[in-house]
Parts: sequence; structure tokens; C-alpha cells
Amino acid sequence: MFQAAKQTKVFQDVVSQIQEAILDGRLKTGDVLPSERQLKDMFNISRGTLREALRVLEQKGLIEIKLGVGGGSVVKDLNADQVSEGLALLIRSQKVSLNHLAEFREDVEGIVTARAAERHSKADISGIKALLDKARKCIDGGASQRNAFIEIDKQIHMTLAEVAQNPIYISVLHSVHENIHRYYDRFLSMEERELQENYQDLCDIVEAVEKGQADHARRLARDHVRRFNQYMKHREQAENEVTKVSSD
Amino acid sequence: MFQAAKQTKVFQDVVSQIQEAILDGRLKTGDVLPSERQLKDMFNISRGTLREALRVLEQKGLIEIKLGVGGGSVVKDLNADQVSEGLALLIRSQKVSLNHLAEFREDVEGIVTARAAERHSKADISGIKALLDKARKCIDGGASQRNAFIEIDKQIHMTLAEVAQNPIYISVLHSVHENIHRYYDRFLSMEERELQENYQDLCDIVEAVEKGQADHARRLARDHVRRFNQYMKHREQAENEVTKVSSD
DNA sequence: ATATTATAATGGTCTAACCATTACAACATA
DNA sequence: TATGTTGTAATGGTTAGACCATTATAATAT
Repeated sequence: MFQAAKQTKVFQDVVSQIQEAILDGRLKTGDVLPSERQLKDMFNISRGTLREALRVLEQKGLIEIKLGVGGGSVVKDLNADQVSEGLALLIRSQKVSLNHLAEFREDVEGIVTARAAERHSKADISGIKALLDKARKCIDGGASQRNAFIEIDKQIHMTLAEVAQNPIYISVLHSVHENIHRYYDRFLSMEERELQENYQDLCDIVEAVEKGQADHARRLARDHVRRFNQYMKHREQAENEVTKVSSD
Repeated sequence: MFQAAKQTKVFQDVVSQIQEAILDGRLKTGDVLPSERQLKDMFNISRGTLREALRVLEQKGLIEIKLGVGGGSVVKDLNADQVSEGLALLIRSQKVSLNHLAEFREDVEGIVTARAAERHSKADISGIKALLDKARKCIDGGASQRNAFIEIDKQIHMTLAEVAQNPIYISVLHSVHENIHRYYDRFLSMEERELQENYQDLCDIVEAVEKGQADHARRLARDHVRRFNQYMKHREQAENEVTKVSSD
């Protein structure tokens, strides 16, 4: 006959109120909330309860808490860090395998590249070509430049996401890259041949984008990522083999 | 010359220790942590500080805190909710337009459907066909069943994501649906003709999936979502027109 | 003008209570 | 005996007030 009386924990109510104020735009990036001692009076709660609420908001990435005079809770410019952290936890707890993540990246890079092919400007293309030049020089620079090459490779993909003109792609791709790289860190250094292959892939992709060949660009990008994934998988297996043998 | 001395806040240290214990498997899903009063003694900290740590772990999705006798902090089975929530926050805050969100959905549904076409089993298909039957009945049931139809439409898409066998698709799509529906809530009720169109779309998509025609399935799914998006956009414009006129 | 030092505001932590919820035992009742 | 009720104690939720640690800024000294 009756509904259960509302059971909001006090700190949750505070979290909701502040979160909504931020998402509704009543609080903007950079705004400083009142001090804890003022806030507790405004909400009519104790400081401990207020601090639990602030900790939750901090963990959500909505505020940043600074120490000292002039410190306090500052509304943060939200970024993809929380998504990244969530993904990282899923991976570490083995709910999401590396294969899942790698496959997702194949598809997303494909999408992004296709959209970039539809929407690029001439300026976009020349920007990317400048990055390709840098990449070329890294290859010529020999082994010492290999990490730089990998960094530029990532930049090219992120730039394509920007060209695609949809911030969701940027955030999602950023999260995926971060987690892939965190995981594959050990295996990232490439052979000369791989570098060459990768560079050629990128050139082909950019060419397809420039010509506006969306479908072709998508396939190229997908295959490019797939090849990278296969290299990484092989190295992981090789490492496992070594471990197995040495423990016999 | 020197690095800044490590400035770990006490509660952060506690978060790390418990988080690592969970991720390393020393604490397993379902395990119950000691009571707050015991934990505070173990860590040699105050209860308030401990509770801030627990709140963070809860927000990360690592533990669940239960009330009453036999309650306490229980190690949770990690799922994609945190990723979903993070995405939702990004979508709501990063000034992502409805168009961005709608476009992202077009692409993701395309991907998911293509992967489903590659990986479906017979059981998957018959499950989806059962949902199609339900949808059919909703159309025949007239206006009263229209919300039910929309619900089943969503279910079909989510089922395709499950068939695609990658949990990332499921969480991403879930988050996108949730946010699209929140925006478009007012416009969701459909005309008879739209229902028919939607139903036919779904039938075609399922057929392509069943035949394993990944590319074709992707295009169908994408167009299906695109048509939905256009309907929604038209209605939004219509509403804006009305508002404009009535405020003249 | 520059370097140093004091000041005060703010977050971080602690202590010690009491309230609210809940599983379970003890008890009462049919 | 079986079942419903009530009491109890453990646990999380909340409060209050104090003190510590950090830091921007003002005051002071050189």
C-alpha cells in the first residue's frame, strides 16, 4: 500500500545537489565552492558528512580539492580520466580482456578515420602531413627515436579524431590508447621493419582520408590497428613461452 | 636537487592498500572487510578518515557498503557501471551536442551489428526473433503499446551487443542509449507509420545478421539509427518553432 | 627593492559520542 | 511444534568540537 520512505543518505543528497549544479551549468569550470565550514552550514550537516560527499565528487572527476589559504573545492573541467580509470580497473580485474579492448580500438579507429575522410579540411591534411614528416624523421633517426615514433603515431590517430569533429571520439579514443599503452608498454619498441610498415600504413590512411574515401580509409585504419594488435599478441605469447620454459 | 617528499594523504594510502588487495586477488568478490571500528585500528587512523577512503572505493565500484548487523564493506564484482557513469558525465558536461551523441550512436550500432553478424549463433538469432515477435504485437496493440515497442527496440539493440561478444560494446551502448533517451524523452512516442518503418528496419537488420552479411548489416543498422535521429531532430525543431511563435 | 617572517584561512585528521538499520536470538502465542 | 513478535547487539550513518598541516598574503626586516 505504501512505498518505502525515501532513504537517501545525507551525503548522497549533497553529492546529487552539487553534481546537478555543475551539470546544469549553475557551477562552471573554475568556480570555487564555499569553504567546508560554510558548506556544512548551508546544507545543515556535519563536516564529516560533507567531506564524504566531496570525496565522492572528487573521485567522479567533478571537483578538485586544493589545500591551504585560497584553497577549497574547485569545479574541474571534466575529461576522460574517469572513463580511463574505469576501463583500467576492468582490465586489471580481468572482466575485459586485452583482446576486447584491442578489437574495440580497431573498430573505433575505423569509424574515426572514416568520419575524418568525410570532414577534413585542407588545413587538417597539411597538419597531419607535418606529423607524417616527423614520423619519417624518427625512422631515419634509428633506434633512439623509436619511442618518439610511437608517440607521433598516437598523435596522428588523435588528430584524426579531432578532424572527425566529434568530441566523443576524442574521449573514447584517448581512454583506449591510454589503457592499451599501459598494458603493452613492455612490447612497444619496434623493429625497423615494423616501423616501416607502420609508416606506410599511416601514409596510405592519410591519402585515403585526403581523397575522401571513407570506406577505404576505414578498412585501412582497421587493418593497421589489427596488425599492431597481432604484433603485440605475438610478443606476449613469446614472453609467456620464455616464462614457461624457464620455470620448467 | 631533491624531490618533493611523498605527500600521500592518509585516506589515499588506505584506498591504495585496499584497492591493490582486491586487484591482486587477496580480497575476492563477496569477501567482507572487517568492520569500520576494526579497520580504523588496523590502519591506526580515525574512523572519519577511514570512511572517506571507503567512500572512494565505493565510488570506484570496488566495494559495496551494507547497513546493519552483518553489514560492512563487501568486495563487489566489478562491472562496467563506472565506465558508463564516466561516459554519461562526459556526454552531459562536455558540451556534446545532441548531434554528436546521435552520430556516435549511428556508428556504434553499426559496429555492434556488424560484429554480431560475424559471431551470432542460432540460439542468438531465435532469441532476437522472439523479441521481434513481441515488437510485432506491440504495433498491433495500438497506441497503448508504443512505449513497450520502444523498450523492445532498445532490448534488440542491446542483445545484438551481447551477441557481438565484447563487454565494451555493451557498456558503451548502454550509456549511449541511456543518455539519448534522457534527451529525447518527450519525443519518443511514435506515429503508426514510424512504428511500421522501425519494425521493418529491425527485421532487415536481423536478416542480414543471420546471413552473416556484416557490411550490409552495419549499413542497415546505421541507417536505421540515422532515420530515428532525423525524426527526433524534426520534432525538436517543430517544438522550437512553436515556442518561437508563441513567444512573439 | 628584496628577502624573511608572521598571520589567518582552509583542508586534513582525530576523538568521542549518539542515531538508524538490521540479522538473529529470545520469547510469546496459537 | 510451528509461527509470529519483540528485544538485543553489532554495524554503518551522523554529529560536534578540537587540533594539525598547508599555503597565499600581508607585515616586517634587511
